[in-house]
Amino acid sequence: MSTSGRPYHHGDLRAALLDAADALLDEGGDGAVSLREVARRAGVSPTAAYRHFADKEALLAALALRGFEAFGAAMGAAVAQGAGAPHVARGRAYLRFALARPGRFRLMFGPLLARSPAHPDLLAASRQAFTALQANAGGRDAALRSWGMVHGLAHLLLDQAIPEAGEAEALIERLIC
Amino acid sequence: MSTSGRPYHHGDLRAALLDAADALLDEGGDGAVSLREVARRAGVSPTAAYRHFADKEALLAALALRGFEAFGAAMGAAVAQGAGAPHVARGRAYLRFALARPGRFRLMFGPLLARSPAHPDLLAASRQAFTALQANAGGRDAALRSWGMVHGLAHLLLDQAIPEAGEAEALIERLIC
DNA sequence: GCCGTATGTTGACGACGCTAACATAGGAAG
DNA sequence: CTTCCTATGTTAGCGTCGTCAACATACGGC
Repeated sequence: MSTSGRPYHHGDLRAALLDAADALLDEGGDGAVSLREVARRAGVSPTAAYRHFADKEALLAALALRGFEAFGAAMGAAVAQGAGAPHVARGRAYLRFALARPGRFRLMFGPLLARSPAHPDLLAASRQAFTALQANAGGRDAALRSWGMVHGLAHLLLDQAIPEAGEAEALIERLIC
Repeated sequence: MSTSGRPYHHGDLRAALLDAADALLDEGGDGAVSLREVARRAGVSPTAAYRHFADKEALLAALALRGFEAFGAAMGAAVAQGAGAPHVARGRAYLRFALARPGRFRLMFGPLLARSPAHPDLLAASRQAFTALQANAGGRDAALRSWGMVHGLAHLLLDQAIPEAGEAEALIERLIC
């Protein structure tokens, strides 16, 4: 670990690239993430990312994977805290997660997922997320219905599609019960 | 209307551009729509579209507007046909619309909508769509809940996020009731 | 029949994703 | 310690994209 100036080798460029991409995702959404800007922020040449990711989609998939980890943790924490019935707590946490990090949410549950044969680990993470969602929900169909509602409300809120939605937090409390 | 070769003036280039963009949307989704390819398909120079749309986003907004018109028609037809309760018929039609034209659906209810201050007509169309959805739904909160569910299921199905979803049509019949 | 203006074209710029060829460094083998 | 293999990073360049400015053409009102 040399300390003189910038070493030729970064040390953990992969993580640094993901951090930079994550920040861009927060700032300007999916479209704001460019490999060149990510590299710029990591202080590295425009094509350095190709030593760690096959292509841009692979970087985004890794980003989504990170998202699913955070998502799982948030869900776990919500039920552990034990405010109300588990599936209600999960619904609230789901919506809060989406509203807090829209870019990350859209990336995780977005067209990338449909292309997940190319990213098996991403597929596995999404499957695991659904399995967790299903617990204590009263059967698969009921679970799908609540998941659908919460997921749909998340998208509609993010896209500001709901007229006179007012404060999102209040709307959530009113609708989730 | 000169008949010798391609006339310098197209006649209705705006509509032709929208048609081409619509086709691209179906073929490869949002990301497949480029102004240059749209122009290519309309048989016109790469920048001709700028005589009809301020920028790419304006073209996409016009495309989404077209989508909302088709959407309104589909909803109207669904309740007019009168199979079951109106809001059930609408839910089915909503999901069928999304599954039939994923690109169009994602464009209509997507990040573009959140930027709709720049596209007032698009905003108006989306508001009107929600108003129609709200009819006979038993209050605004109930309407939001069903809209949320149907919208969420649409996205989850499009993104293939539901494990072992099998035939989408069957799933719809099972969940919507 | 003339001319203003709407419509379409050409050429160019910077940013992007990606590839190939090259440079450097860090660790394993001797 | 030296040598060399390989992982990691850089440079140069290709084709595509969105967009703008300057120019060309033709439609329609006077």
